[in-house]
Amino acid sequence: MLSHYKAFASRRRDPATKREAVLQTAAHLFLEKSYSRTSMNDVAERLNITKPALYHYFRNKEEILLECYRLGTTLIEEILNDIASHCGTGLEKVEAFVYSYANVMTVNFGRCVMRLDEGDLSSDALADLRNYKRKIDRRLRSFIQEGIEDGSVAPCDAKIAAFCIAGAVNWICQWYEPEGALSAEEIATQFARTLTQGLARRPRKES
Amino acid sequence: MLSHYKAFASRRRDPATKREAVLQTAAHLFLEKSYSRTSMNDVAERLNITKPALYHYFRNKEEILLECYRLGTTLIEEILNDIASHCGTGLEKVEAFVYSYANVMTVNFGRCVMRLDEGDLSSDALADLRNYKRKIDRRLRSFIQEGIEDGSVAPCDAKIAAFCIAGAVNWICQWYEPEGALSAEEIATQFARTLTQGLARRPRKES
Amino acid sequence: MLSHYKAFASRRRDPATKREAVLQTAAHLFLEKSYSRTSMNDVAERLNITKPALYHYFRNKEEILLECYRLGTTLIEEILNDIASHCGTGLEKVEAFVYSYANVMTVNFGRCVMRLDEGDLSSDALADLRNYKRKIDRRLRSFIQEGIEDGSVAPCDAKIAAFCIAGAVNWICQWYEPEGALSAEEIATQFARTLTQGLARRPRKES
Amino acid sequence: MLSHYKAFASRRRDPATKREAVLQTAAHLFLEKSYSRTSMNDVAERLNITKPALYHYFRNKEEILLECYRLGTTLIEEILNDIASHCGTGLEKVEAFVYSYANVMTVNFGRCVMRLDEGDLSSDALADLRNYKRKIDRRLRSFIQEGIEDGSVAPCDAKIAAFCIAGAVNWICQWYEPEGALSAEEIATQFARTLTQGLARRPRKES
DNA sequence: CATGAATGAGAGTTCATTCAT
DNA sequence: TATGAATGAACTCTCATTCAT
Repeated sequence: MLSHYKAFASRRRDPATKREAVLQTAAHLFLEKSYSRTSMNDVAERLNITKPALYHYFRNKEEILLECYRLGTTLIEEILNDIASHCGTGLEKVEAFVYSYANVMTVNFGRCVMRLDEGDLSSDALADLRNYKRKIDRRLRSFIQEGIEDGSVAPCDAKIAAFCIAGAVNWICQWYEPEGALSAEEIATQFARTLTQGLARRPRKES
Repeated sequence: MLSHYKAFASRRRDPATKREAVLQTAAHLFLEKSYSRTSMNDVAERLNITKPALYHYFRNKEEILLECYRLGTTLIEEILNDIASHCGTGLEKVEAFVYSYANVMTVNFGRCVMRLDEGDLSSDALADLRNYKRKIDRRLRSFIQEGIEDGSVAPCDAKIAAFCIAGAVNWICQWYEPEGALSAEEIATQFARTLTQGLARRPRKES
Repeated sequence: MLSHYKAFASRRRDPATKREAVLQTAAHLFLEKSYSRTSMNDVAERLNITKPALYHYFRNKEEILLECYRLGTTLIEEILNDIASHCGTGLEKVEAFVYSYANVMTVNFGRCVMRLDEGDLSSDALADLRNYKRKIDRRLRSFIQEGIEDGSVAPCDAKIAAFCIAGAVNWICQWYEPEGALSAEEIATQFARTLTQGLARRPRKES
Repeated sequence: MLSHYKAFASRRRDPATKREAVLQTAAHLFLEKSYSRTSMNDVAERLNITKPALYHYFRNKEEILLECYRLGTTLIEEILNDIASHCGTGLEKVEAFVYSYANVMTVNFGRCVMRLDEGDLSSDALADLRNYKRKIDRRLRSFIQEGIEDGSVAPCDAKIAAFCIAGAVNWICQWYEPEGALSAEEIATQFARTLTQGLARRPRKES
């Protein structure tokens, strides 16, 4: 990761940029060492600022965490909206979903959503997040259902299929490494193909 | 969860039982609130004993964590050995693997292995765990490869396929709830079928 | 040091012997690691008994410490009484004192008196010990004074001389090692000679 | 002792002054109650600050201890270097050494070096300290040897003589009290004279 | 605005001591 | 009698947060 401390190099820099720099750094550290093992000091040190300076941009540590979640869920939201407005078969929507969602799982804010410990959230925030995750699941399930109905997807239990697909993609955030053997693009492409194949209606013999 | 505090009802109870009660309780709390947010006091309180009493059974907090991991990995180890000695096609091995492994992912100690934060481990223990996870992946990949060779599995990239399947199953430990709508048995059965179907060689109709 | 755990080998052993074994072991550990860093567990472990067993022989940890001091001071007391009943010049008494006292400083209980931290004592015990040390000093000073009066010791400030001699001998307990290059006997002999020489009236050549 | 808490009267006082105040207070308490019985709280209380504030100036308790040792050994080092560059007979060097060294033994940091429990040091620091003490001993011994060779010191076993002298002076740190009957200056002067006299070559009769 | 200094609360751990058997 | 188990109090150290400048 490139350090974001340059955002603090000058006093005249845009505060929004600084806020963003804090978030980028925090997200990186949260993923590296977990939220609770990341101290405000760790964040400040990486940015070459002092600890209390962080409190100019965020009320407290949890607000930073919540903001990371918010940025991540926004990314996902965009995907879902994009795909919903797609034309195409259910199977095509599933493929588009897997492709985009896998990509999000390789971006820090996206990874935060699925990787950080829910236990560190307040009960309100936790409820929101749970709703969010349910929403994603329902959407994926509806794509599959659509596919079954339009014949692009082989008949199956949509709920279980959605769990399988979502799990496979979510898990990416646990093993993906920016410098690893597989690039984000490759992962997304391959996962989209592989998971879609498993779902697709089997070719019937043409007479 | 059933409380395990009864193990400590009498001073003369079997120490092994008490040790196990500590582990069960700890695993439960670690999954509920994460390792670092679980204090020794939390564990002790659930068991209706005092904090220092825990130190009769474990040298320190990390030893409890390591033991949870050990019990979990032992469960997985058994599966892998069982299946390796199986006869059957590669596809059948994959199915057996998914079935058993999914079951483990619904047991607290098994969930710990894939759900707890690696960052809380000492570097030695971390290296061990990483090796362990790699081993599981290699094994699954070899089953798939076997299947491709014996014709039970449709040709594909075994590495990506293994990532998909392992991810889908690992993710179970993130959403499974003992009191939830799906029982462990159902999950295991359905996942085994669904994930295997996606892999299976498609029956071509020969005219 | 030979372990004293054999005193506990049989249940039928003399309780007084066991008590003594505890004291020997404790004194050894107190000198090795200091009183506060020696836990009751450490003592018990060396003796191959359990911690609470110690409480059959001593009310608490401090009682063990006090007993070590008591045994040590008794050793010194005997010396002082022996020498007081000596005949001989003051210088001879000083020599005898240094010789015997140096020997005591190589015995564990004796070392305890001068080496262990007074700060670990209750104020009562501390007062006693301080009195004791003053008594030793007064006695040595009186030997020197006697020597000055009977002409065996060169005129000097008896108080300062006593501080020098006592300091030199007391310090032995800080560096003496049973397995070291100098034996207790050698140390005692050499210190007695050296310190006495420094004190002795210089032979004037009478014309 | 004068309290050093005034150094913490204002937040903006010189940090170096505060650090020094901590050390002075700590050294005082270590000598009074021993290192292990002195809690960080004790130190903080004397300075009218809270426990965690200490961690602004020192990484941990041991660092405070090590710094006390370092300041003490620095004092001694200076003496040794001064004397080495002296001219004069061996006996004069011994006298200068005793005088200066006795003075150091009445200063808190100097007392720490010879009075605090070595067992509280890490093995590295312990090795350093042991080397240090050996160095002092060797130096004193070489002064005596020099004296024997230049005729200012009566022939004797330099090793034993050094043990006697060093012991006498080291022991000062055990009984010296700032408010006591003997001032540091007096002690140093008298010890220097007394210990030197005992060593000096005896005056031969002048014809 | 920004920051060094300070704090209160709480973590893990140890230990002398006592209870219950 | 003797012991494994348990405890309460203390310790070092950490950290999110807030003053005071």
